[in-house]
Amino acid sequence: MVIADLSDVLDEVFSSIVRSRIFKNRDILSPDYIPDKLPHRENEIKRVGSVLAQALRESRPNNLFIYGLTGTGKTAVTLYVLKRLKQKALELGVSVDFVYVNTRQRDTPYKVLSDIASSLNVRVPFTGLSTAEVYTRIVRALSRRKGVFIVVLDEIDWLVRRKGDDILYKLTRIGYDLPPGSTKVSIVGITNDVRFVEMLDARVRSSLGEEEIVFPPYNAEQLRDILWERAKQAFYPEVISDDVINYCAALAAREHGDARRALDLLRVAGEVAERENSKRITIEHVKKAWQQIERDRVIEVVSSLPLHAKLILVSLLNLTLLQPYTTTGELYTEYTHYAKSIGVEAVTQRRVSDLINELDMLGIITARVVSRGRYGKTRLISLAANREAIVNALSRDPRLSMLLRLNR
DNA sequence: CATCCACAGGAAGGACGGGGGT
DNA sequence: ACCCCCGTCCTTCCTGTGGATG
Repeated sequence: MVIADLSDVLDEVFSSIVRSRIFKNRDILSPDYIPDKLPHRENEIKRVGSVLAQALRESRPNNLFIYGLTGTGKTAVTLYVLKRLKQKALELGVSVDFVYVNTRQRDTPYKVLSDIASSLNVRVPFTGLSTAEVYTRIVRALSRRKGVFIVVLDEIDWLVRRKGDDILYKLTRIGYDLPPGSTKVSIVGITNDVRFVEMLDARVRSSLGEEEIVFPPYNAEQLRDILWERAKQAFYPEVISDDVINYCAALAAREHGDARRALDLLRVAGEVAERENSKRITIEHVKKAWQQIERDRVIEVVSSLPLHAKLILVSLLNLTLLQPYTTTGELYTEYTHYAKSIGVEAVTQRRVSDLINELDMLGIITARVVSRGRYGKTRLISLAANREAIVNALSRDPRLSMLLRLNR
């Protein structure tokens, strides 16, 4: 009886996916899909291409530095050019290879180096070695090769902010450690922080910035083209409309022309429509998608926070019931309270200060430094994300469920 | 106009657990 | 078996600071 019911339910789910009236090919909208066409990035493709094309003559392309806000196609253009470059090199019988490392996910020198190593088929353990050892292994592998090796470091500002520019210095000078005639190494650095260069040592700055390309953000009209381009391939013809595309484009344009966000939005809207058994995507679906994306993001981020950051959130949740924002000192007192109440030692205010900054960068809270004159300098802290989503994520932590229940 | 509050945030380093090479 | 390295989370000590107040 029960079993029969369940299989009926599943059958329904399966068949509704199989005969999806929405998606022709969902992968087209996935975040790591590299399209064949990149509308409104022709200039950038040309410029990146002309820098890297040197590789085809077996000479070292200049190091390249790419700026542009998130979702302006920096990564897509770079990977697109490199893919084509590798193909062309193959035709010409030239050895050109590249690694792509996103230093936001791989955010330590060791991880970056180990990614580079494994792309050269050098096996390294995920911990245990010194970075110097991994580096020499990379050098050894490169000196056995020929041709050009291009290292792409995406969101490089993250790495530098957290760990400094030492590895960049090493990597930009790797040529000196290689015997003449072996592989030539170029670095492509990608960042969305315009002030990033200021963080760099002068030597690194000049060597990394041999070439610089700035990617301007897309405007709503360009976003519309991009969305249409992909939507045509991803959805069945009747599913989408101008209205929906325009709405997605407008929402994303509001977020400084972030094409990735726009495409995500469209994909999730499609999923929402599918789940609702709708024949077409409506603006309502897009609105729901927008909320869902934000909600999922918050839950994911908050769930993986360390205990003390979660305690800070619990404290903030409580304090902002009565007032829109609080201050560092107030929050710290409240936090100490909660920590004690679940029997853990409170961390220092200095540490809490860092945790507040981290939460701010994650977009969960807003912390703005203000001076209140005689009453000192502090940060005004308020919630930046959806309250329920935060509570939901926090309540998954068994250590905190007590506190949350008491609160509400 | 100097003062002084309530912190911000840099620098250095340490404990600890995960994992090496030899 | 021994000593090494790394990343994470945290502490201690510190210098710096915008602007209301006296």
